[in-house]
Amino acid sequence: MSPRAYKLGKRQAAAGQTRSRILEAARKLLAAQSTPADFSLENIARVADVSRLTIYYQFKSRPGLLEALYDHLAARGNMQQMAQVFHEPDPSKALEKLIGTFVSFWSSDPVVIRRLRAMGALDEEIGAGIRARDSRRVHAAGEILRRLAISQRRKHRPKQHGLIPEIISMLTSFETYDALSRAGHDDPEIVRMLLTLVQASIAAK
Amino acid sequence: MSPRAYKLGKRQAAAGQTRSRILEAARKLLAAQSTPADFSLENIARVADVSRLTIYYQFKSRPGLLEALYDHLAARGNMQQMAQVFHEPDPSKALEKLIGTFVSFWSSDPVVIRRLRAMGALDEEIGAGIRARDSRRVHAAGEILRRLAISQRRKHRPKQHGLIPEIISMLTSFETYDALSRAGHDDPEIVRMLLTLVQASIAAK
DNA sequence: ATAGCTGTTATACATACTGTATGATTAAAT
DNA sequence: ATTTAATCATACAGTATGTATAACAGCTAT
Repeated sequence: MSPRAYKLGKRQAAAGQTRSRILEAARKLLAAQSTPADFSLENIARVADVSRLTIYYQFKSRPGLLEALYDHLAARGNMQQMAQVFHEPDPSKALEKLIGTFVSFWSSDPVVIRRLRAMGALDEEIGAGIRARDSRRVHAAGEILRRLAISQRRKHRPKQHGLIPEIISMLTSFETYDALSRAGHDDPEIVRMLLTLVQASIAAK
Repeated sequence: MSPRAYKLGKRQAAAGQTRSRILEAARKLLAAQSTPADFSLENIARVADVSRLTIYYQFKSRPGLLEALYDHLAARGNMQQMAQVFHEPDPSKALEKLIGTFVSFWSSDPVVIRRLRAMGALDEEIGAGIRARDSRRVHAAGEILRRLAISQRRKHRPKQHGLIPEIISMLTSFETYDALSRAGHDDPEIVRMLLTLVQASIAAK
């Protein structure tokens, strides 16, 4: 490590720690199945041992904090695995990895993710960011499908698989995972079920 | 109509109208894609042209109002069709009717249903009622599947179809409908897609 | 017709959260 | 040593919730 590694200064490092502390406090409060009122900036500030004003300073607003929290969760839930999904040469395996990556993410903190998404459904400003991320899943599915069609174009004509990416996106959504998980199934089971359903939807067209 | 039809008195009738007015006001406010703060008891009372205290008197609390609102939506969305689903002798057609009934319900007021369910995800007291209703769908699916197995027990052994009812419940959930609907598909298309997926999941086991 | 009950409203209060403003304080950066 | 960035203290205006108390009007029953 060169001395220049500290170029960004202790200030920004300290500020970064403050941000992390706030985000973790928010996550914990949201995870503690409580009444929505407990998830107030005042409570978050208290748990993070920070002034309420600091939250505004760092995140600008309540929606700003929640958007940052969603990113925080993605990092915590190993969403960086998505890069490997795209680099997987075998499209069939890529599909499996896509499912596995999202199941692993959703299961990393289902309570918090559920409530964050619920807030997104209630507040346009929060929901926009979440929906933008969701739409990436449609594109990912479409990309994988495109490769799949190329690798299998023996008898299948390269027909447009119009709605299949959306079905795959739906099947790999948090809501689908949540429904199956709450029904008592563990992650490996869910992955298997989703894979079956995805393959069935591809074959059905 | 016998004179005794009025036995319940003008009072209860008037009170019933008040309740309806409040529920409709709540529905309208929730449908008007606005900020969650606009959905306050004060606003609801104003729109319903009623005192805020009357809402407490009629529904006891905010969660109480929302639970009543969910029932209101079900009635408005023709959920009484469910009776016909159970009385359909042909289990295969019953499955179709199940899907159709729920798609029709979800599409009757998707914005309001989405937001109500989001509040249920945030507040345990509200969520309990919604989850209880959701679980009925699992039972309905299980019942239909049982009959289906009986009517087709030529080569299929009456094996337990363990997780299939939950998959059917998931596929007929609001969240699934909402994902497909937002992707731009209309109700008939969605019904067809769901039917395909349900049949695929039954055949796959 | 009169007395009682019910649904509704008026007023008030304690509590809590949001967002914003203003200024002070501390410590890093130059 | 001076400037600047991050944090905090205090305060304020606006608003929502839930509860209490009391008043009011009109249906209901005797």
